[in-house]
Parts: sequence; C-alpha cells; structure tokens
Amino acid sequence: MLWTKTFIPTLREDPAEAEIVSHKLLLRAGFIRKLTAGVYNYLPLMQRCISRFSAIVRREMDASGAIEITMPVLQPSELWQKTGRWDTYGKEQMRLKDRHMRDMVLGGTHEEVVTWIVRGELRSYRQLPLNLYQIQVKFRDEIRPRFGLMRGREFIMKDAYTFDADEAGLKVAYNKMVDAYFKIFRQCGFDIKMVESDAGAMGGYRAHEFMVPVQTDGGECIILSCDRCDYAANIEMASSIPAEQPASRENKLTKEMVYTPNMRTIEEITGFLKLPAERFIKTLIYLADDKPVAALIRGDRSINEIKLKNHLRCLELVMADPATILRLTSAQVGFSGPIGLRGVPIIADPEIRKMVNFVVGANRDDTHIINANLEDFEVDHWVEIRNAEAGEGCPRCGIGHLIASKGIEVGNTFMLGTKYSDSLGAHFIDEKGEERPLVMGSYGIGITRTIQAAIEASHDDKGIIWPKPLAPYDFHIVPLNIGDDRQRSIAFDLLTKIEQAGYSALLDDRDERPGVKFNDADLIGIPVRIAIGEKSLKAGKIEITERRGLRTESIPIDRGAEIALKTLADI
RNA sequence: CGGGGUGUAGCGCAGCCUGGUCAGCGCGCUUGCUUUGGGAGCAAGAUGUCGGAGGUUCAAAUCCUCUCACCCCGACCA
Repeated sequence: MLWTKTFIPTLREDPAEAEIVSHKLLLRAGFIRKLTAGVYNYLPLMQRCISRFSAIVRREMDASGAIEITMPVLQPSELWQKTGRWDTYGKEQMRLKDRHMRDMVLGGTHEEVVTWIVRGELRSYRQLPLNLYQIQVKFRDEIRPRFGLMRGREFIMKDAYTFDADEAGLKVAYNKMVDAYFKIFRQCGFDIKMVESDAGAMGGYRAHEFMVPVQTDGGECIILSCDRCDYAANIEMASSIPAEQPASRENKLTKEMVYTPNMRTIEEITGFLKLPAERFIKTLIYLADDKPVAALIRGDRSINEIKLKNHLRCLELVMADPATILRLTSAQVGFSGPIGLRGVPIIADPEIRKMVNFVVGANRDDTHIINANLEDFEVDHWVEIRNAEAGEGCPRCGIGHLIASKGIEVGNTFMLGTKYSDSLGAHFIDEKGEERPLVMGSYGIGITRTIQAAIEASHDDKGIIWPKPLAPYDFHIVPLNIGDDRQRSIAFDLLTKIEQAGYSALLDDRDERPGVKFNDADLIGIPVRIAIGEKSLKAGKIEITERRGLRTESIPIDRGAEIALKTLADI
C-alpha cells in the first residue's frame, strides 16, 4: 500500500481530548477519530488492526469448535423484560423507540437473543454441546465513556455462548474457551493474566477476567495475586487472610462519649484522639434500593461496594445523602455509629470480631464513643465487605502474600448456569426423556479494547510498538527522497517482493523530509522499517530497523526483501 | 447523576479578570523556488457564524441568563 493512496492523518501534537498514552497515540498516529463521546471512527490503519486481530480470534474460536453467526444489534425489549435485565441492566442499555413507539434496545450483549435462537431449535441432548459466537458492534450507554476505545459506548466485541446438558458439560466448554483465550492473547504477545471476577450483571456463579498487565494509568483494574500460588483475582472479588493480629489481651473497658468537634473523617479523628486507624470502626450508611443499611469496616480498610451489593442482592446501592443520615442517626455525616442505631440493619466485616475497645461514631453531632465493644450493639450479618489489600495472606494457599498490580480487562468468561434458559424457557430432552434447562456460559473479548490495550502495554516515547500479529502492516518502506528514481524503484521493488511473499507493507511515497517520515514511522509503530536513502545506497546498502529498540542494520540492496522477511520472522 | 473544568481557523493555544485597532500566535494547508538521513528555508496566500440562544450596553470573544457539547474525578464495564 502506498501512503498517498490510503488515509493516515497523523498529528504532530497530542490532541486535547486524550488523557492516557494509548488514546493519544491512536489519535496522533491516525488510527481513530472521535465522532461523539465514546463513539469512534476507525480509520484505515485501525481497520487493518481490527481485521487482523479478528482473524486471530476467529481462527482460535473455530479451532475450539465454536460456530460463527451474526445476531441482530437491534432487539425488542420483550426479551429483556423476560430475563429481568430490562431493569437490572437497564441504565447501560442503549434504548430507542421505533415508529410504533415500541421499546427497542441496541444490544450490549446477546444472552437473550442467543437463548431465543436455541430455544426454538435445540430440542435434544444429541444436539449438544453447542458454542455460537459472533464478532460485532456492541452498544453500552456507559455512565462515563473514557480513554478512547477503552470504554466506548460503541465498540467491537467477540461474544460466544455455550450450551450444555449439565454442569460437567459447561465446565468442559468453559475450559475450552479459557484455553482458546490463552492462545489468542499469548500469540499477540500479551503476558495475559486470568483472574477471578465478580459475575455482576451477567448473573451466573463463576467468572474470570483476562487482564493485560500495564504499569500506566490506562490500567483501570486492580489485580491481587499470590506470590506463591496461582491465585489471582480482581480486587472486586479478592479475599484475603488478614495479617495475624496478636490476640488482644486488653481488658474490655467501659464505653465513654468523647467530644470530637468537627472530626468527621478517620484521618481527622485519628489525629485528634491519637489512636491508629485500626482502632476505629467506620460506619457507612447506604441506601440499597432506597432502604437504609449500615456497613461496618475497620477504620483503615476500604469498603467493597460490590461485595456489599452482592450480599444485599439489590439493584442500586448508593451512599446515603446527608439528610437521610441526619434522619437515621440524628447526627451530621461523620458521626454515625452502630450503637443505638435503630431501624437500620447492620452488616459488619468479620475482621471487626477481633476488635476490642474501639472507637465509633456516637450518632450525635461532634461526638464519638471510645472503648466500645461488640457487646454494645447487635450485628445483623457478618459478611466480608471490605477490599482485600496487598501484603495480606493468600486465601487459597494460605502461605503466600498478595501483591497488587494494574491491568486492562480484555476478555471475560462467565459460567451462567440456567439463568437465561430458565427465564426464556430454553429446554431440551435428555437421554432419559426428561425436559431440562440448557446450561449456559458466555465469553467476551473486547476487540477494539484489546487493540488499545496492546498500545498501552507496548509503546515508547516516540510512538506505538505493535506486537507483530496486531500491526496494521508488517513492513514500513521509507524511501527518503521519493524524487530520486533509484530510491523509488528500489522501494517499489521491495514492496512487490514483500507482497508476493504474502506479507503486507506500507510504502511512504510522500514528498516529505526524512525526519517527517521517520517520525511518522516511529509513531505508527509497524514492526520492521526499511529505509532507502542516498547515504547508504552509495555503499550499496539499505537499512532495516526493528521498531522495538530501533536497532538499525545495513544490508545489501539485492538481499533486502529476503533479510527483511527474516527480520520479521525473528521478532 | 454529583463534583471540577473547557468550548476562539484542520490541530495546539493566547486574548476574557479590567467591554472599545482583539480576530491573534504556532503547527498544518495552498502556490512558487530552493532543499532531501530525524518534524526544512524564503516568498506569496487562503481559512473563523469566538459552541448556540437570549439579554445588558453607544459598543460583547470579553459582562449576565439559559442551553448544548466535550474533558477530568467518582459509581459502570469488553
């Protein structure tokens, strides 16, 4: 492909709209342009990356026995009402009305539709197992679209759905998908991590996420993994064994109110009372579907709202507003406590069980209670509702310690069970002639997000460094002076040979200065660059440069294509 | 949705506080000549409903009101 015959609008400066490096590079290198918040045009280079990555995904999905189909983006609301997700998935769902004022949705996921398909057609265990997948645009009306393709409102996703007769079958199907995912991501050069995750809006009982580790701000997920065993989990999900607290030998003292004027936060009050944060209990008042609950965690811990939400089985969990807190506790925000709190269920993290003589809010303005003990109030439910922390013990092996790292979620897998087949009536007849619900799994890969994640994980100060399988072209041919006939003919000859060998190349045939071409080449990040310039031609050579590391080697002109192909093969 | 911020040429920005030669700068773009190994030089040129609507004023990019869009922090996720 000739540069002047395609469309690669590179930018010299960072666009103001981008914050993280991969988003800036996608814009600067001319891969994408934003149409509106969270919605992007994929320009030619991006289109090639999408095609290449999709081809890898297709190959591995097909090899795993999955069958490609295409389902409608536009869907009727009835299906979603039947599974209950019209309400639970509601706000993320892109909705519209057709001319008859019927509610429609633009699909953000396809459990409903795929279940509808098989419900009519899958009648016998003889037809199982089945794995249907598609690669398609998805819509999600994200609260806050962010970071370019990382969290768009429209994006491309591969989604697969498995159907099995029983749980054993689901496990087989699930493991096949997990294997396929590892193959896909590893051949793209990712140091992919599979972590346990919350089943969330999908429902189901077990889920994993596939994370690309990154050190940059682009890593939105926190992963806790064990330094000894293979335990790894999203912080949303991670448990831990707390560092051993020496059993307190303190005698229980009598509780006492103390005047703590304007001391609302743990930081303020620890300073004021000169006690460490682990001697405090934080009382957080939430509204779970408008019903109040109090969540208790140790003062130095952070609440995990997902764990709390899962325990409460509510649709919406929000922190109570100051007026509600005043009504419930008869005190301002910052002085809530469990003692004497009436009409509000109390959920406490088990870690609190070990605490003695602690400090809580007094439910009275400017007042805390010191030397409080468990006997002073009733806990309704003991449930783990705090975030695990780095340094704590591994919940699996019990020996290792958790370490924290950041990652970008590029894929996920869910064991759904029968949630959708039950609600949509997708049954089959088993060997014994009994009717049973299909056991399902669902499996996603964010195609466009993965491509951006590749950049976040692999770039330098000059631009993108594509992993070979995802690069828009294999070779970047740069004749430094396109007006020079010799350079021109060598460049075109290389292009022909490379294409004949079954590889792709971009030839920069612009009448630009060498600096411009080199900088754009570095920015775009094609793995191998071939430079043809007067200086080296005098010595009968052209130059080959690997994008990663930018090491340059001079090679004889007539062996150019041969050595270039070998260089690519060695990357 | 709550909090913070920004909308001025294709891109990046200054100007706004203190209304009046304020329609500006850099890059890019066009034409010509020169140049061609890491973002060229000279010369000539084009480009703006100052996000939108209303208002105040003799006068508004600038002040006021409303509105729209976008970005950042939080809740959500491939």
